Amino acid sequence: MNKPAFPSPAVSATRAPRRRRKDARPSELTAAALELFVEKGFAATRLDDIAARAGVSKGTLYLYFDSKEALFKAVVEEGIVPLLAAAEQKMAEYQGSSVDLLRLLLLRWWEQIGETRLAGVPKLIISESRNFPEVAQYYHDNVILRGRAVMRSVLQRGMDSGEFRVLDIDTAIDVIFSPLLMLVVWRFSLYFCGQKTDPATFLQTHFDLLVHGLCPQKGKP
Amino acid sequence: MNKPAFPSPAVSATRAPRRRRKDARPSELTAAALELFVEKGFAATRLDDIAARAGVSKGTLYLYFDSKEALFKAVVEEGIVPLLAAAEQKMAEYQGSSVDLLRLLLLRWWEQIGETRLAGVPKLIISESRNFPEVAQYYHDNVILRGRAVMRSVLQRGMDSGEFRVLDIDTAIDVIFSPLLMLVVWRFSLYFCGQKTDPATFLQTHFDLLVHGLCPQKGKP
Amino acid sequence: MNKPAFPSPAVSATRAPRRRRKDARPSELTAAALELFVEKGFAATRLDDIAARAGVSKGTLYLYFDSKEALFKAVVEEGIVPLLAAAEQKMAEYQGSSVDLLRLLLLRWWEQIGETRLAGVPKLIISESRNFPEVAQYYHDNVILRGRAVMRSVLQRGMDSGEFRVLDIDTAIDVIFSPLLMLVVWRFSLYFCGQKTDPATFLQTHFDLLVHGLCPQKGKP
Amino acid sequence: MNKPAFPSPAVSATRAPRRRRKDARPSELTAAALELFVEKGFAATRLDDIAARAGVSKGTLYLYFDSKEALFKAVVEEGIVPLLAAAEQKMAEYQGSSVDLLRLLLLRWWEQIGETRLAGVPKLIISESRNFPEVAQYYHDNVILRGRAVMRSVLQRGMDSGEFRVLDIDTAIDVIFSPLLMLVVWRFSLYFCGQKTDPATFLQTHFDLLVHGLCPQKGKP
DNA sequence: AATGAATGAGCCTTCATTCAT
DNA sequence: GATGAATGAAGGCTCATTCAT
Repeated sequence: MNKPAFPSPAVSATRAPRRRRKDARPSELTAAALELFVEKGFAATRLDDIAARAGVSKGTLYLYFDSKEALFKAVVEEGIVPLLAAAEQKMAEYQGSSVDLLRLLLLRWWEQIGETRLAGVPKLIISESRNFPEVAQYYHDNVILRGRAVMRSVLQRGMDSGEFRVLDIDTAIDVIFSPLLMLVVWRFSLYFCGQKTDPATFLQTHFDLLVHGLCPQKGKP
Repeated sequence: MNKPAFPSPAVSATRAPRRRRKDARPSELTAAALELFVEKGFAATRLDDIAARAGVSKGTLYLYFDSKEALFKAVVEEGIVPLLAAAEQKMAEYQGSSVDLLRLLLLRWWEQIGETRLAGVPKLIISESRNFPEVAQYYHDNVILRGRAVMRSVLQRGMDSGEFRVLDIDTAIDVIFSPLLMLVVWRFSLYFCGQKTDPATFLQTHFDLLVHGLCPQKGKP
Repeated sequence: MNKPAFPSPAVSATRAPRRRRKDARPSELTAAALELFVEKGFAATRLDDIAARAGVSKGTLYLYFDSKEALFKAVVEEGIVPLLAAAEQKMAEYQGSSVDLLRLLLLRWWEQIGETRLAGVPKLIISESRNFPEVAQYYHDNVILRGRAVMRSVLQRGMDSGEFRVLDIDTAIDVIFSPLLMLVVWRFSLYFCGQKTDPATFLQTHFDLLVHGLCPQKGKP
Repeated sequence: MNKPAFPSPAVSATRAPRRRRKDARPSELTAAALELFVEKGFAATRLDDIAARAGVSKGTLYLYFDSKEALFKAVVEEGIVPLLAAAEQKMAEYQGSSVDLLRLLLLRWWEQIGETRLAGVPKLIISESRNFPEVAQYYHDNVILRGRAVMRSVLQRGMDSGEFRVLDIDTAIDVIFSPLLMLVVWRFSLYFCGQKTDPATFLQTHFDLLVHGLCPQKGKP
């Protein structure tokens, strides 16, 4: 795995000349905000810093968002939901084995969220949900519940077909997903203390344990 | 499991004015601080609130801690390390099977940390480590590394004896521990959105998957 | 002398909200700060009061000065040095008698500093130098040493020409200047207890004593 | 002049055993307070520091003084008045020349006040009088006016006898006294920037200028 | 649309003062 | 008398928000 550690489509802070696509502006702002919210937390992030990182002035933020809290909401609401739709689609069409489907699902999540800047959102929700119950509820209803539904389908499919042992599905979902979440949480917290787990190996070990744990007879089907 | 959801030996806010208890005070203050830091985050927690929850005035905090940051450090440095020593001891003396040892270890962690107020510390570290690199380093060196060492011994013991399949130990540690961490993180975040996983079932499912995943032939050795 | 007691070009407190005048602001702020620091002392002066006197809000101070201490430094560093350069110039070009030069020098100091708001600076230095060694050093090096040098030239000139008796020049400088300093110090302290010395008479008496004391034969050369 | 620079009957910070003369305590406290008020100013001096320097606890201060301001008043009201009475006495009895009497008077002031810890009081009055009009008034009425009266007598005596030229007495008093005041002010302010005037030489130069300035014919009568 | 000077509410921190021991 | 833990009002400083340009 010789790609750069964590690909971050970083916001270009090069202050472009005046003309700019109106529509692109807000997402540049939320992108900058996401990075800083994840890094410092909501309360400790100053709007000055967000503006600076996005290459605009502080006042400009208020042209697009009513308040700091509104910006926070926009950060969360943006970008993850579309990916879920794709996952739901993918899963519905899949023809192969459930084990492969599960593996594929988790890998996709890692590639499209865990590895990207979007991974900051779960970390943010974990850190700030108590301060923003409304946002937390939104995230829960629109991301978590739907994500769980996808997972549940896969697990149900595997159990129905006999590929998977029968377990309590709802807790199994969380157990299975936890390592992925911890991996992204890690990226934004103690990762910086020198404990740099290699994601590829981590995922491989997780799958290994998971497949042997789920499937009744042998590990590799 | 008919005990109260999450036992929290809440700080008695009975205001007994001007009592002299210089010894008890610091831990009462850190307990109140921990609760609020976990709930709101460091920056969003006001010292007034901490003082109020501990039943003292704001100025009193400064009799025991030099600053808000010093209080934060004290919160983290207090209370987890002793439990680690106990775990190390327990593990060294254990005579039974490695599977049982592993299960015991994780259960103990849940009972003594995950279920108690101390579980806030990992959540706090996750949320704030970037803002307090020094504290994060302390936690990493004194808690995480030692915790990993205990886990590593158990896994190594099981692999040496043939009870466990051979895996990359260092990533396995994290994979195995992740669900427990997520369970406590959950307690302090989206738990409040109505998604109330039952810890007992969760742990049982985790162990089930884990045992089948780790042990070569059959699930229950 | 029928001009108003002590002319103070007081800061116009007319609140013209949100005017943009980034250039004029700093000196308006230091002027207000000087007045209050001199009146109450550094520690007893509140930034609210300074802001109010300058007709701005408290936060505005921080757009121009990093801290209360930085404001203090700016107050001291501003305004006296330029006058010294003028004095040095004047003295170098002077053609008349040394007695007249000395009288001129002291009168100029009184008119350009002692009588104006700038006179607060020496009083401030006297009161606060122990708390701000760095500022005191700056003032010593850039104001006092240069001022002494000017005085020394004049005295040396007079002694060389035989107009003045020979005295220990370095102590003479201080002895001669002391009454002027006390006069300004007085203005900002016990002046308010009803002891209102008339500056003109005071200066005249000082010159009288000084001329008779310095010149060998008769008083008026 | 080989005595130590500035003799200060420093407060012994040796914490003596419990028993102590009741009466001595308050003057130890005011002595410690004077030192710190002079050094840092009233507002910037903490009662903790005063108590520490006096070797007592903070609460003890309130056994003797009602408030910080009361302590300040006590500091000023203590110790100078008795010396004035002595000066008045001395002057009334004096038989020699007025020049010698004047010189004696100023020297005594220097030895008994200027050189000692009491010299801090004038500096304190200069710095703080605006904040404590009541104390300033007290000082003005009980110290300054009486001091001026003594000076006035001496000058009047000399003018009456023809020893001194005729000048405006009230301004002459201030002019003549200014260098002494500046000398003590200096001791507590910029003295610490390395500009260490030698008091003996300073006084000698002052007397030299003064005698020549005051006396009609020749310098030394 | 974009800027950035200005605002003022709010929080951390200090310290004079009190009072139970 | 003496102590020092506790208090709470006050002040320095920050920063989200506004608005004239």
